[in-house]
Amino acid sequence: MDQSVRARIPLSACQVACSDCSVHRICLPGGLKAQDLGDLDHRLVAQRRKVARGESLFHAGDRFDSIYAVWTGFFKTSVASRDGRDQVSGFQMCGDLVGLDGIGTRRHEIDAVALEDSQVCVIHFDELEALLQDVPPLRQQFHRILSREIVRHQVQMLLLGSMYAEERLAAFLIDLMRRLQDRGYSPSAILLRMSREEIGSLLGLTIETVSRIFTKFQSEGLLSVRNRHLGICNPAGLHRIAEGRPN
Amino acid sequence: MDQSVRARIPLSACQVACSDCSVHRICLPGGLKAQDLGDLDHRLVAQRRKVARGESLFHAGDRFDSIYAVWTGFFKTSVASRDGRDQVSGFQMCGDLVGLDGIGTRRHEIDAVALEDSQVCVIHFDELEALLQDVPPLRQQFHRILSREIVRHQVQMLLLGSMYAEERLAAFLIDLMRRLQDRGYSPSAILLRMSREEIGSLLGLTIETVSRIFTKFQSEGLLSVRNRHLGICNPAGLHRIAEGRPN
DNA sequence: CGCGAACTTGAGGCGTGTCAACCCCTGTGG
DNA sequence: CCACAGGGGTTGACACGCCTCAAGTTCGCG
Repeated sequence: MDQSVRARIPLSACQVACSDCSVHRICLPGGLKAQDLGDLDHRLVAQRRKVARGESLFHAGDRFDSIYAVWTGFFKTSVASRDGRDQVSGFQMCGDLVGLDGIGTRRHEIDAVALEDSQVCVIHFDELEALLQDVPPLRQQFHRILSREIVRHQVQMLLLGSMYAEERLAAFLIDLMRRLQDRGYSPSAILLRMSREEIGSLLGLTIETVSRIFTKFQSEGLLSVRNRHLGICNPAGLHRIAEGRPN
Repeated sequence: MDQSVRARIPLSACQVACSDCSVHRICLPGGLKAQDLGDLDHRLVAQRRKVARGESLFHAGDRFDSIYAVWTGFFKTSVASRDGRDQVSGFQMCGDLVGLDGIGTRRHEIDAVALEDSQVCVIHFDELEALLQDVPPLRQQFHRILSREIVRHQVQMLLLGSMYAEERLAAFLIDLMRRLQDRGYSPSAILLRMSREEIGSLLGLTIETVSRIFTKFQSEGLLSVRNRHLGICNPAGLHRIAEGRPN
């Protein structure tokens, strides 16, 4: 079933200007000079699209025609194997790109689901290709993003292949803190958008293990846990754990 | 220490023609029409470089100025964490690109080491950028390759995060068979270029576990193991194991 | 031929998964 | 206002898959 024909709701009557966006520095236009940035307005982003909590932005197997930049909200992406197992491969927040998996085969290879009511900027890939031709700095930034995505995944493989559960969770929290800080949010007062199960899936752990480690970290004074509210009390301690030096 | 200044040995007095290369269909020029392909000759690949078994093509931290296409031989790439752990993130054979990790930061983020005496095509990234501007089909193929690399890593994360040791090894062998077949080699008579330790590192397993599973697979008639020579006797059985249905 | 590295095999321990019970919070409806 | 259901989260007991350690064997390269 091809889901890409579902309704797209233009949020604004007209089109979207990246130069007005508060996260453009982190997003696809990152690193562009003001003039190049202006050239993209009303060209890069065709429209915005709302995705309600729990709904899919796209499914594996859908025809690929756009990539998406998260504008507001929070997403997860997950890979599925033929036999039904699936695993969260990442969480995306504002400024992150989603859908790069579809470029190779012109079909999406993974699922993307909103973890809260969200809005994305729809970037038609054909239009992006034309802009990549016309705006070399945009092309370079696009390549940087693809490359960093590759590196990020390899670091995640290191985590999954050779770290203990406590190290994985500490590394996850550190990554989350850094990304929140990059976007101007507090890195120490965190509201988790995802369930324990989704964290566990990303880290290759069960829900019970994630829960136990949260409790342990709290008892050690590293953080305070109250439902999905986290307070980071000892970032240096988390860094030490993530690097395998718990003392 | 910046290693990128080590000697580069041009194999041919002149430059390299992709259109003469036997793996161009799998490599960066894949999907190009004959005419576009001809345009790349002597432009895409500046020179070839020999890398002896055990030597590095580049190290993490090296300045990035080129990507490499494997022409002959076999490589591994590996990620290292600050505390000394490292993990193999992939094996590359002829037609595969190495070095895409460096685009984002202009420094290589991982290590690449030859597992046998090898030769690579050196593609200066500045020159590639110019060609991507001039040859749209090349740009599209480059994006396809980057995207497929992203998907490949996410599938590997699924493997590391949610599969049993036997399933991982079966999936590894199936992937290897497919890639050998794509290149015109026999998928059933395999000479492993990597050690048990390197296989284990890729799969998040110890050398002992890999060895035990090879023995077990052999006793079950799935394959024959003799040192680094593998004979695949029952590909369908391997597929079943990789999909979690051992019976 | 000989040495060191790579590999195999076995015994035992540990980290994390599995299973089960229970708690808490939220929303729903009488 | 309370009863209830249901999902998400926590905690405990136990099982098991894989790692660790150790010994022995084989292979590959100088």
